[in-house]
Amino acid sequence: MKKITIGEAARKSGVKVPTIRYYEGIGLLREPSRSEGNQRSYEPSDLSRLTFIRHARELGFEVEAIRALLSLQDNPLQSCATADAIAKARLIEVEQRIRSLMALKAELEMMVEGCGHGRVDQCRVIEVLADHAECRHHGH
Amino acid sequence: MKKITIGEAARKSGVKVPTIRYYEGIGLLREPSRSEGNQRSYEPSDLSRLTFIRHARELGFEVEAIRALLSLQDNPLQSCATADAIAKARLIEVEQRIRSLMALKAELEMMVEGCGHGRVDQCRVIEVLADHAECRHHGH
DNA sequence: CTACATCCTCTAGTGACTAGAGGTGCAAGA
DNA sequence: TCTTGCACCTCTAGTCACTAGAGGATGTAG
Repeated sequence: MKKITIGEAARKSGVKVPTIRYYEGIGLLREPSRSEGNQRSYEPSDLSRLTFIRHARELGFEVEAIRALLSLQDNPLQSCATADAIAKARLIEVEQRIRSLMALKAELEMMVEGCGHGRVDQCRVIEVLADHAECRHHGH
Repeated sequence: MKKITIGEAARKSGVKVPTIRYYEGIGLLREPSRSEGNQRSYEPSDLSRLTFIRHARELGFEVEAIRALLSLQDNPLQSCATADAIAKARLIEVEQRIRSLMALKAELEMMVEGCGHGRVDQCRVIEVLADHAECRHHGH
């Protein structure tokens, strides 16, 4: 039960100090107890919650999704169907994003390949941007 | 040389009306002439500039990059090395983003597969988020 | 002439932080 | 004991690229 400062919590969780305070402000993290000098003092359980949040953010979950996942974690006896649904929705988003980025990559590659490093009026980069009809990928 | 209203410009370019005004505000688009009743009145050249901007935004270029690309388009005799560099930088960004999304997708798939739809305390989704060591993909 | 869509300006809100100002707490070295 | 200096505190405002809404003016079809 040894308490740690916000700076130490930041170092151990990988979440920056102002971000920790921000998470407290929006209610993702409980208000920690304070030292005599009014400084935040965290417990190990806060640390694992912060790590949970950081990991979920890295996976691209929005704060509201994380709020839902955390409330599930806080009530471990209920069904995990909600957690599953949140993760599945995120998976679909990621798959769509990958598809559109692949199309985009192809288009950018064409632009870059077509550029003969001459003058702008012969540049394929500018040309493709100016006239969408030049673009072979119409997925966007 | 027939003038069009902002609504028509929005319909033809695919850029929403408030967004057109926003682009004018940040200087991506010149201030158009006005009707007697103070309404914006656009020319075909504004329309192609808007299309250029929309296409570049769809390709994920930031406004500052678009500003640079537009200034190149306005001076077609200069070298297109800058345009090439901007497009290449964007291509590298996109490739990185795709790589990290692929890792993420794999991790989400594992989470979803591992979920036996039981109770939260046996749920792999929650477990993986809580303990990063559970995660087989450490690229993030 | 009257609806009604479209236009105008302006301010404020979005998400998820980040930066900075202006001040206090705390631990270590001289 | 003093002081240096880092870490901490609160609060406000800024980021990006828009989007929403208030409150009012203009333009057009019937």
